[in-house]
Amino acid sequence: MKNYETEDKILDAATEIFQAKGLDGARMQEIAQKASINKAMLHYYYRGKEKLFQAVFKRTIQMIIPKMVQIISSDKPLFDKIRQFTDQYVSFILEHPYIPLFVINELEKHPDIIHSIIQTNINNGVREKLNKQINEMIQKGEIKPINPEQLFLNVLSMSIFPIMAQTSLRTILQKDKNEYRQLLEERKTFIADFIISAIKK
Amino acid sequence: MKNYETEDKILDAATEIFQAKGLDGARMQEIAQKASINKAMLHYYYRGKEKLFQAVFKRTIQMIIPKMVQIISSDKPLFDKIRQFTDQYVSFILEHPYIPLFVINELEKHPDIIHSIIQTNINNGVREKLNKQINEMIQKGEIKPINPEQLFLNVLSMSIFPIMAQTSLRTILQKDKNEYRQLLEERKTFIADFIISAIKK
DNA sequence: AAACGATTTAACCAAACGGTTAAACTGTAT
DNA sequence: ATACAGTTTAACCGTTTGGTTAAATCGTTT
Repeated sequence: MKNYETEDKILDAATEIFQAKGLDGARMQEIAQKASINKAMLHYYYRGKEKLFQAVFKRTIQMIIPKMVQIISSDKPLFDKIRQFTDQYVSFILEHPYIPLFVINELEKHPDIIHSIIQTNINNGVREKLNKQINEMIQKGEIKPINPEQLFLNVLSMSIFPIMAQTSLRTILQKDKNEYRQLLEERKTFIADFIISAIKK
Repeated sequence: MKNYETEDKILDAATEIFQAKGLDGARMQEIAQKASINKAMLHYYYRGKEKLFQAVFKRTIQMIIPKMVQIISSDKPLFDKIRQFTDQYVSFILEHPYIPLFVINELEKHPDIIHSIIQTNINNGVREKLNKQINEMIQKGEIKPINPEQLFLNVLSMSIFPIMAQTSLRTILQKDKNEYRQLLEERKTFIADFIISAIKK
């Protein structure tokens, strides 16, 4: 019988190490230690570093993408969606602050290793539905004309960047952890107000 | 006499490799090959991988921070500054798209190695001057009340994130390189319009 | 309790890594 | 021409790395 406890312990430990140090910086020995098992077990269950990394990356993507899709594809009015996204998504990422930098960086540095995973998790319909909703509001004259994709990039940028670039931005703004955390908490509502103020007629 | 040609060739090659692969992913042998020199020369001129990396990081920071400070600390009106920043800075980063992810990621993963460099390049007066300018406009009633730091985070986020997360965002938006590049070009003016529209009374 | 497959361990391995060394080479001053 | 410091090279070194192996242990079935 497969020992799922061990398999999960490994995946949890690998997730921690890979997200903190990246594929190149992570050491199999360190993952084994964190999981309190012998190094050979990593290969027994996951057949090597690359495969283990793929398992971690896949699981990480499945944490972060469905959450995004779920909010975007609800039937709420646009302004509600924006408020919900910038509140819920910022909250979610604040609980997993390593994830965005991990995903973006590894995707940039090892597209070959990751590419098989990524295509599975992209949903076409969601984007089109959102675009339609935005374009209808423009036609009704409820918001200013705007490229829906640019709006999407803005929402995502303002939600994610200040969290993933935390260390750099804290240095630039010369804030300690608590002060900066306070700024980020404020953003949960601030971003939505800012965006709505920008597009409302 | 020191051979500055060799020293520069090494630094250029190291910059390319480190920015593309990070400290952990970079190999001394590969840097030597790219510089067309013997591996021992890297140690002769830069006394090891860590020191070479520090030289690269320092030079990179000095490319990207003064550019930012220069725009922010000019005597132009706020709206001009915003337009200038989102135009010039996005243009600049589009020419060096590796830099933001490199800086943010290495700062996150190796703060110890970098910390000696970073503090030298931070300027206090600039931020205070910008805050003052924004607060004065609020008091005159020319823009809506806003936390200057949040505004700064928004400008930075919208300018940098879509470029540094290019690979991820292209996957989500399902755009090829040219289509996405077009989106980014549009942003040079779009971001400023968006921000000004958000804060103007 | 014997037998069997699944799980776990300790010891080991070859390759890759950052780094070192000693000798060779280069240009310049005397 | 010689001496000399600065530069460059090829060969080498010890360690760390991801990965393997064979034997030991565990748990279940009979």
